[in-house]
Amino acid sequence: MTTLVKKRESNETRAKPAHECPECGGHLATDPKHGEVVCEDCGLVASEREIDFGPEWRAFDSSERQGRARTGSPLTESLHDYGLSTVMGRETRDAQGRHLTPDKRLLMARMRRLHQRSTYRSGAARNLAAAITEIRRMASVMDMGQYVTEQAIRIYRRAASGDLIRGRSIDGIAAASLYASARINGLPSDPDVFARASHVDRRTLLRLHRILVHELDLKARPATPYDHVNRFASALTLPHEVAERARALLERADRTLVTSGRSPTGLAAAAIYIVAQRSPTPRTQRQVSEATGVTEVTIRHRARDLLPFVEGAATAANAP
DNA sequence: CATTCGTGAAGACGAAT
DNA sequence: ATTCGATTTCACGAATG
Repeated sequence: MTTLVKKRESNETRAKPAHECPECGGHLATDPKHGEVVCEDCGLVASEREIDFGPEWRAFDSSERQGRARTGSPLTESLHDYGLSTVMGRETRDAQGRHLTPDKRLLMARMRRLHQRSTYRSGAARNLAAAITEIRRMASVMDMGQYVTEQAIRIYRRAASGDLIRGRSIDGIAAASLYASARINGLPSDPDVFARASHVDRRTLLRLHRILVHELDLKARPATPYDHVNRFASALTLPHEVAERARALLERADRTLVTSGRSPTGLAAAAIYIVAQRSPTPRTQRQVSEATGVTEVTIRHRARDLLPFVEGAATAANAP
């Protein structure tokens, strides 16, 4: 064990990947925890196969350490073979550090090519690899967490084994999987944002998502207004108290039927608007509309529905 | 003057046929 | 594939302060 650690420490001069982002020329930073090299400026993931030498588990004595020590990347959903495949390097020296003769180098190149092909054994695996790449790309663009990404990949795997891909685009199902994962995990997910980050339009994205939900029995929790309140409140630079009161208002209204069938964003925006009006930090409908993407008209409609549930409002004040 | 409120036409969506 | 019902959005003008 110690030899490995020592080796790594003494390897300060090991060939680091280029320090400039191929996309924007920005600075590349390594994230050893996730085994990625990302550009600090544009977020491009330059390399995903850095090896994390850290132990998989905590070890309390040397025998445990021995039992659990390993090399290679951690197991992950994010690679089509769970990260278990091997890759042949392109070094031009042999294990003893001697230069290879030209014909040996040609031989190695041939072997490497065959080896690579063998890793993508079947067409299905190749497709899966492509889908995972696409999912990771979108997740990276949209700044989504690793957990959500991996669940998206699990969903994609299920879709693939359920034969739901045939005749549909891989990118489309990939986008729908990520969207589904975001929805399941209660992340505010605007279909338009996903459509922009993917290669499919909003319409197909939603259609494919419906198929996934239906066929895979995903517990597709519809986004609740609560999911948006915090986001909206901070977009409008309102204090926490406003968000809390807005949530309380929604909760009171939710016991009745006025919230059913209405768009969650509309309800959240209206609740924020109402509470803000009655707070020291009011916001106009226009401001709320711009910050939330909900139309003023809709804010008005929902606000009218929610009004009876405002704290200290006469319950039956509806007599024109 | 800015903000809020109301309305009718039009589009999008889901469900059902 | 089409139709239907409910909802949201757009564009406008009126009312309100």
